[in-house]
Amino acid sequence: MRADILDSAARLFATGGFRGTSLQDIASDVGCSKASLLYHFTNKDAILTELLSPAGRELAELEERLAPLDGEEAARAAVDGLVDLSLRFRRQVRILIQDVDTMTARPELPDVYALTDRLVDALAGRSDAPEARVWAWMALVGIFLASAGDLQVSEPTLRAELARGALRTLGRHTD
Amino acid sequence: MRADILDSAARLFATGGFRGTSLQDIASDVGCSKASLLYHFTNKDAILTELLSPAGRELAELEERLAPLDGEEAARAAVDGLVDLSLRFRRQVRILIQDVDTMTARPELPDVYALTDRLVDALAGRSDAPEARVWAWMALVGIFLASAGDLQVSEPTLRAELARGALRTLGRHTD
DNA sequence: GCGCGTACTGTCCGATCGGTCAGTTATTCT
DNA sequence: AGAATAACTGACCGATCGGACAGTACGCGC
Repeated sequence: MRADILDSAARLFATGGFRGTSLQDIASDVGCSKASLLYHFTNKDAILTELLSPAGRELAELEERLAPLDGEEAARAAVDGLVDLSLRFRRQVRILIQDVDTMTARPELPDVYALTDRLVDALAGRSDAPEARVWAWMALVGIFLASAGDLQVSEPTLRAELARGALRTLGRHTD
Repeated sequence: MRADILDSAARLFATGGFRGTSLQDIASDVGCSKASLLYHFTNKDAILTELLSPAGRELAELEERLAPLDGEEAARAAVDGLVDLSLRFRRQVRILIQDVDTMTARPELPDVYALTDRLVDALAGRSDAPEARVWAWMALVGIFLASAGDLQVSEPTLRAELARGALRTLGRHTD
């Protein structure tokens, strides 16, 4: 049942946004009562948190793997790892992108939306250039868009595009 | 008074999103009652519509100017014109980007959010490649990010970046 | 049969939302 | 001065939200 709830919630959050999806919407999709959701999860935020935790764990692992690296090696590994991670968690990225204002202003859900910040920070690398942050956001949005059903961007194309943008923006390589 | 309302609303919508900003928020910022807002505007949507209408008019003018052009000339003119327009209406772009789910699912506000579609379409040009649409969205997001106070991306840098991305993605020119 | 924990639900709650409306204040015209 | 009009507001409304809670159905060990 928990799995059913998470599945429905993931699909609805990805298409309608977190704030745009009510508990009643999820309950109707699952086919149970709203109260049943709150029996399995302490509140609405907990559903989102659990939905994003696998991506968070993998990101933490990647951060550990990148820690000892430095220079261009670190930049390339970061880009490869994060683009790969983002592509494997397209739906989660899509959810994070949905409520941009919630992410940036973050009056709530600090734990959850810190994930977005960490993604952006990791993508931007250790670069001080604000362009790197801009690129990182744009990369996430690219993935978000590629996960939309009506935009059939091939994964190799998107991956190459993102990697090129990252390396150019980070100033470590140009082609 | 109408001008005060529009000014406050623009600032709040840009930072907190349209759905994330209540009429009470605007009224408090202006220093009047919520009912006073609805005396000057028929409803909340009308405030947003009026806020975005100048950008909509300019976009329509640009579309007319581009209509007779063709080929690479048209692509270059479109990119120049739209990047320029988007940079001059940073706050409006930021408002449009805020509620991504509202824009894409658009269960409401069809007139307003059609503006985003037109921006994207115009930026993507006549290209059939889905990559063009992805780039167009990313360009808008780049502008959105550059309008954030904490990201001081210089306008020439951003403009060059956007133009380069556009021409490359549209497949009409590479550097 | 009985006790008991798990799964689940109908119902209610306070808060907040966009919006309405009767009524008040201020200003302008005659 | 007084009527008319514009500007504005407090109080209220229905809808919807996330969430609380008492109660119910059910299966399993004893």
